[in-house]
Amino acid sequence: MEYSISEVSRKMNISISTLRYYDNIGLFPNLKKDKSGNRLFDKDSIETLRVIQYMKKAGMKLEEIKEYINWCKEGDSTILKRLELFKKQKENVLKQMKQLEETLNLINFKKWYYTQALNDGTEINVKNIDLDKMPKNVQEEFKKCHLELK
Amino acid sequence: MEYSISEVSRKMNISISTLRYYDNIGLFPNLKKDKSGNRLFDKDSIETLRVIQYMKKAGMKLEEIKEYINWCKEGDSTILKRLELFKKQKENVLKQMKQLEETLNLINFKKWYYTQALNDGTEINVKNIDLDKMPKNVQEEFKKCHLELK
DNA sequence: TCTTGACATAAAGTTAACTTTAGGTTGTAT
DNA sequence: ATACAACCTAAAGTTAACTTTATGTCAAGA
Repeated sequence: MEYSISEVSRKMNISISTLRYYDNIGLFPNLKKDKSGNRLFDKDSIETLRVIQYMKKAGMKLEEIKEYINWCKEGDSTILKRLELFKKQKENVLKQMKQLEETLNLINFKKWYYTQALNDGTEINVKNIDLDKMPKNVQEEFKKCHLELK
Repeated sequence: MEYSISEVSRKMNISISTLRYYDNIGLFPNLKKDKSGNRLFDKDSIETLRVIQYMKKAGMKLEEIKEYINWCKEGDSTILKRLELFKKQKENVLKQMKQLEETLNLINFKKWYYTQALNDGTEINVKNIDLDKMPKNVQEEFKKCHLELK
C-alpha cells in the first residue's frame, strides 16, 4: 500500500511542508516517486516517520536521526553502532524523566502555594510560612525542588 | 547575601551571556546594580532563576515565563491566574511524561532488536520474526509504540 | 479546451534562545 | 602609572526546525 503526501500528512498529523523538508534533508532515502514526480510513501517510510517522531522526543536532532537512518541503509556492519545509540538514548530519556519529575514537584508545590493564597485572598501568609507548617507531602515536594524559604 | 554574575553563572551552571540575556528580556524585574553598574543577584533572583529553569523544562517559552514573573510583581490580584497557569503546566508535564514512556517502549524494543541482530551477526532473522516469537515484555513494548511487522 | 486541485522545486523567511563581537568602564594589584 | 580581570552595552550572528512564497507541472472533470 502506498500513500500520497497529503494522506501521510493527515494520518500522522505532520504538515506537508515538514514531510517535504524531511525528505529534502535525507530522512527518507528510499522514498519512491510516481511517473510525474509525486512522492509515494510506503509502510516502511511511515515506520521511519514514527521512529523520527519518537527519537525527536528522546532529544535527538534531525541530523543525528539522519545518521542513524544511514546506518540502517549500510546494513549489518552498523548493528553495534545502532545498539549503542539506543542505549545512549535510553539514558537520555531516563534523565529527562527525572527532570520532569522534579519539575512536577515544583509545580505541585506552587499549586498548593497558590491554592492557599487564593483561600487567604493574599500571598502574604503563605509566603512567610515555616516549612514544618506545610502538609507533609508539600514539605517533600518543596525540598525536592531546591527552593528556599523567605 | 548578594552574588556577582560570574558567581551565579558558576553556582547555577548557566552562562554569563545567558544571564544577561534573561535580564535584558525582563526576567529579573527586581535585579539591582552596584554603583558601577554591575548586576547584583540576591536570593530572590536565584529563586527566580530556578523557577525559570523548571518552567522551561515544563515546556514554557521565556515569553510566557516573563508574563508569569510580571504577574508575581502585580501582586494578589493575579493569584488565580498564576494558580491556573501551574494547573495547565501540570497537565503539560504529565503529557510529556507519557510521551517519554512511549519513547522508552520504542527504545527498549530497539535495544532488544539490535541485541538479537548482534547475536545473530545479521538483522535478517530478527527483522522477519513473528510477534509471538518475541519475549512477552518485548511484545508489549512493541505494541505500545505502534510499529508494524515486516 | 479550460480550469482546478494536488503535487513539485528552490529559495527566502521565521522563531526561539542563545552566543559572539566590538568597544568601553571600573577597581584593584604591581 | 599601568596592566588586567571582571564587568558593562548594543548589535549582529548562529542554529534548528520549520514555514512561506513564487513559480511551475500534471491529470481529471465540466
